Amino acid sequence: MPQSNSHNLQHFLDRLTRRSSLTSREQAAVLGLPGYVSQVQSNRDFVRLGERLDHSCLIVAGYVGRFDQNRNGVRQITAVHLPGDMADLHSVVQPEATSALQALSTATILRIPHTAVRETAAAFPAIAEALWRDCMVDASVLAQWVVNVGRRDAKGRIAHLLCEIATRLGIAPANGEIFPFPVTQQQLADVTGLTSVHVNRTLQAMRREGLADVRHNVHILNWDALAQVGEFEADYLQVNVKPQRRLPFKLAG
Amino acid sequence: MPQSNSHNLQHFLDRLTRRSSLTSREQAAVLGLPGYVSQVQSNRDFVRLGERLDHSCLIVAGYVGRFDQNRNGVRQITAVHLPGDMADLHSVVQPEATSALQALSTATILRIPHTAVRETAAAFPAIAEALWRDCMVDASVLAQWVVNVGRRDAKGRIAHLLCEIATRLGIAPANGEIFPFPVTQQQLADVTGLTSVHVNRTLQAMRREGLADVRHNVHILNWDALAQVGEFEADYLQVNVKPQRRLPFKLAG
DNA sequence: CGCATATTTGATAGATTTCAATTTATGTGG
DNA sequence: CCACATAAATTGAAATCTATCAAATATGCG
Repeated sequence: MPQSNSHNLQHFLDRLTRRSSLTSREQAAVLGLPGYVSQVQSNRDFVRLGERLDHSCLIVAGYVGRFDQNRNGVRQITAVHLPGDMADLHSVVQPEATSALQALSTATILRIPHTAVRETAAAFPAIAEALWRDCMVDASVLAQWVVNVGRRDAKGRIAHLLCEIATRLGIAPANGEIFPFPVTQQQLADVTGLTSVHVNRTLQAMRREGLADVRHNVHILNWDALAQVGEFEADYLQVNVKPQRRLPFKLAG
Repeated sequence: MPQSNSHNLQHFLDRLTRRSSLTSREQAAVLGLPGYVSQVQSNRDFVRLGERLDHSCLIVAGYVGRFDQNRNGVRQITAVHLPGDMADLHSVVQPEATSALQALSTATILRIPHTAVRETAAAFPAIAEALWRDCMVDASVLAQWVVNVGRRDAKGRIAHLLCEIATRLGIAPANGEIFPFPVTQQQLADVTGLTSVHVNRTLQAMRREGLADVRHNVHILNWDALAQVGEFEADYLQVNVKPQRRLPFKLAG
């Protein structure tokens, strides 16, 4: 029911204002977006390949994967989305789904109609910029995944992924931190371009070596060593990017 | 000299209007963007990592690569840009360069100030959408590269890349087509996440098997077989996506 | 012609996959 | 709370693919 969504949208707004400067009127416009909440079971596609979409999905709770596959049905996950992410914001300008979205764990999503997003973006140029910017952060993550899969060995790939997820969750780069990571080793393999068998062995090695313990939770045993092995540098996530100067004029707002 | 750029911008406008519907006033606004033309030598970075940018680079001629690297300096190319591409349009909303841009061959670029792009986007919501959409096509390509590097073997990776470049160049999917591809085997390795030695051997095999002959030009010997080996399906490039219906209102224009 | 860069080749080491089987969790109904 | 069915994790051995290292041609260019 499209009413008290501002609670769910706040998380998304926080994400936007972390990197974009929005006036209170613009913030209110974001919080005023309509949407329908729904639950998705684990391993269920809630966006199918090739589907024509009329809404975007904000992740309220749970983890979501963006799935691609080659002709043999071998899967490759090209993005992992966390609460607060608009998993397919891009579908606003690209409504034919080129990938599927699947819940990695039971997830709660808020479906926001494209028309509402487009109208809001058209009315507030600063919001249009903020949404565009948000998509580009996801694209930066994607570029790093190419590096990850293309140029790191198994241990490095997994280590980098763990560092990335931790950072995006807002976990401090410290030893002993624990965060939920409800994915199977097969799914982890689909993220890293490896085999589940090899992921299994690599995780055991990482446990033995005191890097991290990955089961249903991730337990960071030694952040520095993990970041070293994964060659992780958080810059690309732009966690500390300050909002740009706003454009000088005010066509709306 | 920022004067007769409309010739250079036409190629970019064509690209935009292929997927977005723009009024003649909006088209004029795009063609009216200012910019400075410059030449870049092969192998020269014209955007350095970490640099703060105040302009985006439209590729007028030549090929350009987006370079990332891991700590050991091993490079991974995360995008190849062709004439008509705005190689770092994303820098408009993300001015800290998270990757370098390097000319793969001698290239001509048109530098377009961010302020001009932002002002135009703010004045014309449909242009803002078109630019956003253009960035998302690049992101789709990036997602496919993750699949390519993560889930295909050497021959498949190269085959897929060749099909992609050909399609983006507008080459018909037919046998006997030839197009320039002035990259070294080392650069090809940096695109595909392989070693130059292995690229060399794989190219020889592809030549022997009658798939494609790659030297300074690519000679497509058997498109169907190549697309088969590379599991290439052009959907993600959205070459045939028709522009969406415009928003009903006209806040500007 | 001669240097610098790019391509090619060979032999070997190493990482990852594949295939199959086994063990360990997890959830469900009785 | 147990028994069962199912999914997930784990293990082993062998086959492949790809990287590594080092050297020998080609090739382009001033």
